Amino acid sequence: MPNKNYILEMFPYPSGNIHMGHVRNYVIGDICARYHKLKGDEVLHPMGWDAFGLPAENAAIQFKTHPRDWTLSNIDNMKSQLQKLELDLDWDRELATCNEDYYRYQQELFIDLYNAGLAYKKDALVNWDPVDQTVLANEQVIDGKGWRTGAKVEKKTLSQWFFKITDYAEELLSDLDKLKLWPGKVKTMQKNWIGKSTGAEINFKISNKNEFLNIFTTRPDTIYGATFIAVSINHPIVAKYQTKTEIENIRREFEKVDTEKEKVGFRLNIDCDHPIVNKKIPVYIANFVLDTYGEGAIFGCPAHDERDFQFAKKYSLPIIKVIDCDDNALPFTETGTLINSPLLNGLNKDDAIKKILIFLEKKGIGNEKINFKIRDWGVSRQRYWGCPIPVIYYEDGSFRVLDKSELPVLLPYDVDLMGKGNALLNLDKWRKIICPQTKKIAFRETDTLDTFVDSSWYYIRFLNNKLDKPFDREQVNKFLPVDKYIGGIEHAILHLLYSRFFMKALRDIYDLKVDEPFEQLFTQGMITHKTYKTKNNEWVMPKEVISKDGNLLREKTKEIIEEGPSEKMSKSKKNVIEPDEILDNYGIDATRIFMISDSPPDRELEWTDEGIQSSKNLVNRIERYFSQEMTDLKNDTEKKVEKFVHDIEKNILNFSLNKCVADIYTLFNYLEKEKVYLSNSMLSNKIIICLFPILPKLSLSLNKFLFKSSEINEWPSIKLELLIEDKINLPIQINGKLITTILTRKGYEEEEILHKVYQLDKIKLKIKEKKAIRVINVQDKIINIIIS
RNA sequence: GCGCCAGUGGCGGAAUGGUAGACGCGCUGGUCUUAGGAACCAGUGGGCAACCGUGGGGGUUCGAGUCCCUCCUGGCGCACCA
Repeated sequence: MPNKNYILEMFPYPSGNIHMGHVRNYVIGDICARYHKLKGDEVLHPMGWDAFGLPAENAAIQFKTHPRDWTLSNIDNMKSQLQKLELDLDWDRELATCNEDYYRYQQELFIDLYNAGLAYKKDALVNWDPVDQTVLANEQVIDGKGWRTGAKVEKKTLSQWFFKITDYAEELLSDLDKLKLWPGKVKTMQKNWIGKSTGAEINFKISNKNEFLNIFTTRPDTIYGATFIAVSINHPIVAKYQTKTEIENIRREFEKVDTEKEKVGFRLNIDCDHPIVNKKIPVYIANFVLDTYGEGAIFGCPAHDERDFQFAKKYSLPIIKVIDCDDNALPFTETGTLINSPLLNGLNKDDAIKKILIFLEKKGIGNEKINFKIRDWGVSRQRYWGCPIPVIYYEDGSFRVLDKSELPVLLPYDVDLMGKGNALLNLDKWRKIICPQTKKIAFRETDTLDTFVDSSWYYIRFLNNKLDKPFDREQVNKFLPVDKYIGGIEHAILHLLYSRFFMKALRDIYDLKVDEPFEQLFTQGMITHKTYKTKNNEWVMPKEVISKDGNLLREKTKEIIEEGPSEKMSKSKKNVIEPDEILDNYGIDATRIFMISDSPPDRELEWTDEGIQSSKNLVNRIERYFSQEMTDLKNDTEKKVEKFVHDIEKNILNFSLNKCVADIYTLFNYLEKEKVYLSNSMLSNKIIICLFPILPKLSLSLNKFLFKSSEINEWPSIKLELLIEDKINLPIQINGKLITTILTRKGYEEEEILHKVYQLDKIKLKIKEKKAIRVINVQDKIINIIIS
């Protein structure tokens, strides 16, 4: 039975054209896939389209086309561009997430998630992107801005659908350890995002009321130092004790200050009882308390927290030191011995936490708590071009999740996209229905699913894209996880975390045997190019720039051009190279070589004209080499070829593809220098097979020319015995410094070789009248003579 | 601020603790050519040399680009996470 090997590159959004970043991504995957096929593996290497999403709606408005037409024609175009690259893809497995035969099964999965309690609806304070007019998940907000639009995100309370990713927080975190073949960097980012911390929940009683205010803390040991409580402006308690107008006023005040620099607060007219000491402590609304973390409320211990200290200073609140330290060291945030804490005096942090937890639990006002930063995944989007959520609402406000038999809920084609907001909301003829079960008037859910839902399971659908259910259990167990998943690091959290959640959720719903979707993750580096600007700060395309008398000029206008640093290719900076033009000018093989040659695949690659040209030269050179008449072999020719096979294989497996290129140069440098021409020999056959994953077109044509065959044979096995060198250049050091080398056979006798070494002029000169006091012989590696 | 990664010729980059700079680009000189984004040959870390060289300083070791400590610089991530 052959090994299964699922090799997958992140599928593209059909924006209209393939760019160089895609080319690099897919060439890397293609080399792996071709290699593994030659090794006899059962290789899965599919491709599809992440086809829902906002750009289609924006384009619809801009170009007066329909999102569906725009998307499908982009797919057409990009597919033909990919085919021009002649990638070894299973096009039979192609899918596009915007097609009914994909999203209807996603609707089934939604129902499954709902029935499993993993999808729910609630009113929530959510992130609103005012430009795209839709809600965003927490993961899609970067520095308070929308990840696509860069617009400042607003907070809104809306009724929204959520996926309960928090149910899997612990497993998503602990399973990161199983992902041995993921970059550590990505794992760290996910770890930080999940944000597990262990501490305590403490219930503070509101003075003179039968109400409690819960806070989360990782430092319950400092409870005696608590001198105030602070809550977020969005905390429910605030709405209870302040009027709406007051809250809005406070919100405006908060917006005026930079929270990082200034802590401000407003006194809420309630106090809390300290849980241990008989005293009241004031409650504030503070700008620095996050509503999205813990309980949205904290106790302030100014002596031992930087922020609380600033706050206490500003509002003249007491500062009680409870950890032994110098008064000048306040706020002292490290650990130490507890003081001023009757129950805990003399204890260290860990013991104090243990003891206080027991105390709180006994009194029933607190307990140990593990808190996660990650929140549930908000999946509702107020947009047309996405997967409809299979839910209907009745006039009384209740809702019903549809049965699978009622699917699909098709996205209607005839919509008016020119209006503001979600086009589905205004489409009564689609929205309003008679519920087939209750015969009551009902309205369809008009929100669609976040497109990250689409990409959370597409790698499963590839296993059988024509099946009349989402997937087949046996196939999933057989072919998953994806063995090598290749894509950009920008999805470190978003797509990769959501997919991991989906895999686990589906595992539990369907009793699958797969815990993680992606066994190995490889993140390829981006492609950069020098940037060019006129004196008027106008960006200029590289191909418009010519060099003349040491100056750079814009060819048409003769304006002086300034060269800027190499940056990620982007349309806005015009430093873009079009794959189509490169393929036309240099061909597929040269393009592939350049994609892997100048730097390791996980690092940046700078596009240069010299780079692509020398790649082309290499392809021509190999072709020229094989057109020569056969000559006799040299002694070591077979050995060199074996080494080539061995090195190429090792370097493909490690993703050290830049070294594969070096291996090719090394081999042909040797062959040409020694004037050994192999023509249609067995050795040529081996070489051509090894070139095939990297240079498929050339290899096929050489194979046809030399061997009259259109089949590339299987990957050659290596004759290990040929790789062993029997003679070596043994380095000779004196006091650890290299003096000379001596050619000798392996397995030499130490005495015999030393005798020879001492005869060498260079060694004699160094030793002179001095004495060798020690000789270190690392057999077959090095000899180091220590002299006094 | 915290965390991670990296710093090697003019440039991109190679080096299980054992000959630093593989391989490529660029450059220099030459050959061939009507011509060349071609091809071929020779050279290319610095220094006249002894020698010196992997961001700086220290350490471990017979031996350090590689391991440890420390500082500097750059990149990335996180960032009031209580």
